[in-house]
Amino acid sequence: MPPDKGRRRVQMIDIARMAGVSTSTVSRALSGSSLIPEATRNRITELARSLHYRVNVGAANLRKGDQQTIGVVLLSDSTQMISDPFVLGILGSLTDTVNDLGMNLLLTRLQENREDQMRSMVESGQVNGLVVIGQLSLHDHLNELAQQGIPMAVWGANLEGASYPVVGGDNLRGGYLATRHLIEKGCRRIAFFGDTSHPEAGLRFQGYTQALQEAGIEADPRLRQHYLFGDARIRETIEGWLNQHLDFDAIFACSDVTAISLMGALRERGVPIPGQVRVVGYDDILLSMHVHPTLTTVRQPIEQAGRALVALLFESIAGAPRRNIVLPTELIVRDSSL
Amino acid sequence: MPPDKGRRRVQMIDIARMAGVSTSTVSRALSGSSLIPEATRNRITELARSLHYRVNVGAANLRKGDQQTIGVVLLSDSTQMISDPFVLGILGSLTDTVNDLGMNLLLTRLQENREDQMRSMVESGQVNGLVVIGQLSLHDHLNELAQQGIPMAVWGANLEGASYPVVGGDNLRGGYLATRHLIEKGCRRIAFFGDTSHPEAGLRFQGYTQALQEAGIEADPRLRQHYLFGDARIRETIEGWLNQHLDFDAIFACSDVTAISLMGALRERGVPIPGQVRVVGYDDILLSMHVHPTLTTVRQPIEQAGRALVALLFESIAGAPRRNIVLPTELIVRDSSL
DNA sequence: CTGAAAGCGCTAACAG
DNA sequence: CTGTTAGCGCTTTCAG
Repeated sequence: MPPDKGRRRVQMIDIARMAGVSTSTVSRALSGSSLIPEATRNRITELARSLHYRVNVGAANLRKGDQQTIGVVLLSDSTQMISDPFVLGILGSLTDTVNDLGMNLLLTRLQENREDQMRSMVESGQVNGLVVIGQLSLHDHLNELAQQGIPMAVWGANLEGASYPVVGGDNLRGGYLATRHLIEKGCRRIAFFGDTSHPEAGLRFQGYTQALQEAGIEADPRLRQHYLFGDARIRETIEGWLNQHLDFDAIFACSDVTAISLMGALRERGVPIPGQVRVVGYDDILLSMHVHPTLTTVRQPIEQAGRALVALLFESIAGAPRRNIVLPTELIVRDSSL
Repeated sequence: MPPDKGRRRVQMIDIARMAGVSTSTVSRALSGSSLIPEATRNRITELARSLHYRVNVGAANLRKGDQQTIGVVLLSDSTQMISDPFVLGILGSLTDTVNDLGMNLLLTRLQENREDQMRSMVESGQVNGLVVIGQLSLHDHLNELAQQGIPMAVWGANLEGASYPVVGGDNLRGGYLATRHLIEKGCRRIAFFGDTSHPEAGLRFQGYTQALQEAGIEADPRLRQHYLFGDARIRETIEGWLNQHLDFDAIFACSDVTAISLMGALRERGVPIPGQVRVVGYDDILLSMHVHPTLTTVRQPIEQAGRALVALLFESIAGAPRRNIVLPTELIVRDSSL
């Protein structure tokens, strides 16, 4: 497709000619160089504005040898839509951070079997570095990239032996706080719901285990549901547990969505919450404070995620030693665990 | 910051020298030109791969006079985080579409009072055109941009007199379907909850009104809540209505989040759903099928949004006459309106 | 089939 | 303070 219907876009040389100066002067004037006297500078700026002229960033960047762009890679689960309510929050916070720095943000979703596209974005000079959201099963690949000097920062769990910088919530502590809270409320048989194949949920499970141990409570492996599931599966599980008289007095779920579904299933069975079963979720999605009963949950400060990721990415670009940032985690107590 | 620690990045000339050919040949080989015999082509491709060489896209694009990039502008509500569960879905679908076309996606969030940044992205040659998500109060500004030939496509409501191409769900029909469904269930006093200052919600309200009229039901203006609000406000409103004996037998809410909050408030007051009050939401968020009772709602096919937006943007770039795309809307009947 | 040469639009020494 | 000059890394005529 032809870029335009014939009419050439106005460029620096045009401004230069109209102003009766060289392009160097225009370039300097438009970038606010103090070499150019203010009068000339204003005249040129005004002229450019009146013609809707903007410096061609592509050309400028090529000349400057830096695209001033960071790449954001979304690692969504298979062909599924991204369900994590955080992703959008992080993306927003990233966008703002990057824009505030006067840089650009190139968004990509990692395609199946196209892992080389991450490296490619950097090696083709398209971006200065990568922010990767989610780790999924790519831990090893990310490690490899980092070791080869691809600048990056990853949102996810602090896995042992990672050689890439990670920003994430304190999942271990989150799981611990939630569970300890339930214990303090007198619960002894606390169920766990979460997909522990997901690194972040794995850490939350560790926190759960730790809190139980600390309280001298023996964990009942039958009260664990480690895999992802739909609504039907949740009901089955709950009914199964109730029918087996595997009585439980609390549930810690790794996401608010799961927790809310569970509350629905329990209510359907006539189980009072928090009367008979207390529930704690994770994420603090908007709805948590709106459902009935309002949901106790663990909250992570995503507003800080963008800044933290960009900070680590810059350190990575600068070749500074790798480090992680753990964002503090907070227990929000509401009615479901009163 | 220095781009790299001294070591120059491998570039085309290096490959050329090592292969004993000119850069022209390398360029042609790497782009798969049939001018180069397959043997040479493979040799060069292999060499490039072994050195992790990638064509510098910035340079290539400058030469080709086209950045092959589309800009996506998020119009979030004030400083608030984007709450619309759709935004992420649309973004995902856009990313995939754009990537499939071998193009790039530059993400921006519109900053307050920086409306010129949209025009800027195009005039600076950074992007071929814009996809704008949300209209908010920028209808007039968008009109102006479109009239000045800035190529774009907008996700939002089909407003009268728009001179920019729009993709959106059929909000009028959505509101109509939801309301008619409630009427068919025997409801006569149907309340409406939604922020009608938002163009899309405005159309849903029109659909609501239309369905009522068609059924010969007189709308009670007291059963309308036109503005955004938090949880507290929802309870107050509901309690106010109940206390005033403004009895109502159904609620149509412009979002599932609102609908679910409402169900919580009603349950707290001991109002059985759908026994005494039927509820219909909008959006079909993941949780809708998981809450209790499961929520009847209106669904829009966001998976198609990306393709549609990109299609219209390309037409806009090509200078084709403006047109809109209305994505079909579907009523998902669940327990809350049985 | 291949290379030399000319630039894409801009910036930054360098020399006035 | 300002212009001249030389590229940034690539693609593509054009002439072999």
